[in-house]
Amino acid sequence: MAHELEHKALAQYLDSQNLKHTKQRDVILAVFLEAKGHITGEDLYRRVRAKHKNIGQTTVYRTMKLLCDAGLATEHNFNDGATRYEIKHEHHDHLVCVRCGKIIEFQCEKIEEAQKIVAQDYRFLILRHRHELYGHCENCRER
Amino acid sequence: MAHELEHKALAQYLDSQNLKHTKQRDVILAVFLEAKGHITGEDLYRRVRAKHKNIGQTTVYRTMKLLCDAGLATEHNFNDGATRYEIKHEHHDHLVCVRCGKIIEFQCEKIEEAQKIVAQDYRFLILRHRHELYGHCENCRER
DNA sequence: ATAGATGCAAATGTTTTGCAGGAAA
DNA sequence: TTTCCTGCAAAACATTTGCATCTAT
Repeated sequence: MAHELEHKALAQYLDSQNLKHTKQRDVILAVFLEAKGHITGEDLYRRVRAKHKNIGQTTVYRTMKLLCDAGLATEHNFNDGATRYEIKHEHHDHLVCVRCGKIIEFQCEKIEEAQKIVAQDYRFLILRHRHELYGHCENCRER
Repeated sequence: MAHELEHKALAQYLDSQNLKHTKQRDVILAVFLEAKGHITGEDLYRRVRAKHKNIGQTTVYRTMKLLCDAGLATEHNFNDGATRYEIKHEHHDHLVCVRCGKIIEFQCEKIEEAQKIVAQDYRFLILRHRHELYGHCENCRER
């Protein structure tokens, strides 16, 4: 099975919370992992549906929430009216192309540092942040 | 009249676009300016309603869109399911307290610089950005 | 006179909830 | 056999749209 590690992680989480191991959860996790990233709830549902006609939208949303809790997924919102899910991995922010929709991840230590200083100045405790740069990607900027 | 400058700016914009000067638009602008900042569409509607029972929600939303186009307001979204409007002024980002809801504005030149460098690295043209730090404000962090 | 604005009600679109039936432990 | 899940339909919710009417120019 592909993505064995992730399926194992899910199983462990389910056990630890006394939740049940169902085939829907497996299927949704598999489809989510195949999609590779930044997929909307709707889109994910469509893909799940394509292979498993009897899985409901509700279950997709509930399962994605579960995967977030389990630390396998994270939620994002890029102002297009849909929640997107990505596979959880090291911290990063996003460049979002408003023409083609491409989403590029970036990391910038200078920004992280500067944020900490800002927070200190305001005696603010940062729990999370959201940082997105919207514009035209390399391919779209010439148009 | 309070906020004469802004009302004049609105009048100019309306003229320039061949749009009409209505009392609803004046009232909504006045209530928006009084509110001072980060007010949701819903809340704004409630406040407008309190004084002018015959102004519809639709008109409030349409007018806020207009004020954004006119450069008097800007839209923001802090992940609480509502669009907020603030009086347009110099560029800044936000600290959002997830306990009390307080919104603090900040400016950080280092972050702005670093963003430009990131964009260069990806040959990306930034049109706008969104940067929010979520956490506990000075008053709420002790709790 | 006429382009544009208004307000109601209904639609929108994504996500969530109630609930009765089903599956896992 | 009990606790948890599922899927459907309906609700939620902020915002937008259709449309007939009204108003500023």
